Amino acid sequence: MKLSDAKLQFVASWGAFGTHWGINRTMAQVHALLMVSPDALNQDNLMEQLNISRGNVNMNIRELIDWGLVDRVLLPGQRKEYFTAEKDIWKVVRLIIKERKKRELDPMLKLLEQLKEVEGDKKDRQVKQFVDTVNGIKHFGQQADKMLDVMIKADENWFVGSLMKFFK
Amino acid sequence: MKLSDAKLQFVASWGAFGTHWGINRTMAQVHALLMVSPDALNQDNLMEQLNISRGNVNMNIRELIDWGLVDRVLLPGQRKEYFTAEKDIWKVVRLIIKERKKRELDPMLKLLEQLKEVEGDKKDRQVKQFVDTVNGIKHFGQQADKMLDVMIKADENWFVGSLMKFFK
DNA sequence: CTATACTTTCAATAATTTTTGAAATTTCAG
DNA sequence: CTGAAATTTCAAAAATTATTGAAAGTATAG
Repeated sequence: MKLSDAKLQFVASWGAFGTHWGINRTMAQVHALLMVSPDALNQDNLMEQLNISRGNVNMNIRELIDWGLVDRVLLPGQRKEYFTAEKDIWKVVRLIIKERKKRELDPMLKLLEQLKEVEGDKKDRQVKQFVDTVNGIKHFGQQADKMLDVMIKADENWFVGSLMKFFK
Repeated sequence: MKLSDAKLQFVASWGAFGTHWGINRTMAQVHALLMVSPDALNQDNLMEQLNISRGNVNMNIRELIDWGLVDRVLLPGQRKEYFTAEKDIWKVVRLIIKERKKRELDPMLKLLEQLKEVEGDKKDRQVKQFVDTVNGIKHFGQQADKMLDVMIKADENWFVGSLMKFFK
């Protein structure tokens, strides 16, 4: 397979993959393209290679920068802005975990904390099932929260070494 | 907070949460409602409580059954079909991991396996970056794959006990 | 300065996804 | 069987989400 075709396939698949993870297809494609590009790219490069508009590139690049996945780079003697993506997959994963934990898990735990205070007779089947379900999810969420915190802080060697050995 | 309000909030939040995970909002809401209901519900119950059409209920219930998250229940002497959700959150998580691994991770690893066969001089910056990125992702993906397999097979005590102790 | 290259914004439009509801199909009690 | 009850299907409509592109804004070379 030729490099150009391989890139195309990679970008397309990463985009499709992204949609299953609450990430917009184009954002994932921009990210994919930058990950396999050794050199920084500018907005025009991205517009051309992905066939998308300037506004679209701009919006998605901004979002990727917010996530910490892409950096703005100023090349000396160049007026244009260039962009590079973090290439170390383990760092990428940690950035994503960190951001999603903040945006999704933390607010969910906060809500569950409130919901378990529901009024009513704990003997009532309805009340009991609600409280049990909420507590079960909260308990699991708190465990996951701790685990993710450790992962966010850990470096790759620790992860591949200790954790992966743990999982045989 | 009253039970009815708490349920409403839980269902709404679980629905919003679902959208970040590639799950359709209504499907997540149906699941949420069944998780906090001690008794099995029928299509009419769900239509009424979630204010959605019969077709919508039917479609989303079918999807939840596909995922293994909801079971059809036939109550004796009742013509209607009733539905219950798995209540054990750890089982729920394992079912979701299993299904998403099959639908997303496995196909992605298969693709990466092909893509690393890209032709071209490994000294070429472009080729090198592509191969390195693809291999990095593949390596990580394979580790994650193993880890998830262990989790899918593990029971709750193992998870909370060993793994969680591991993460302090 | 100021002309120009470049970036950002955002209302309008397009594309995609979800929902509806009525018709078709299936199921089963009598 | 028959007919009423229940479920399923799916084309059309609605809702949501993504994309465009031109105008406005910003920065810098000369």
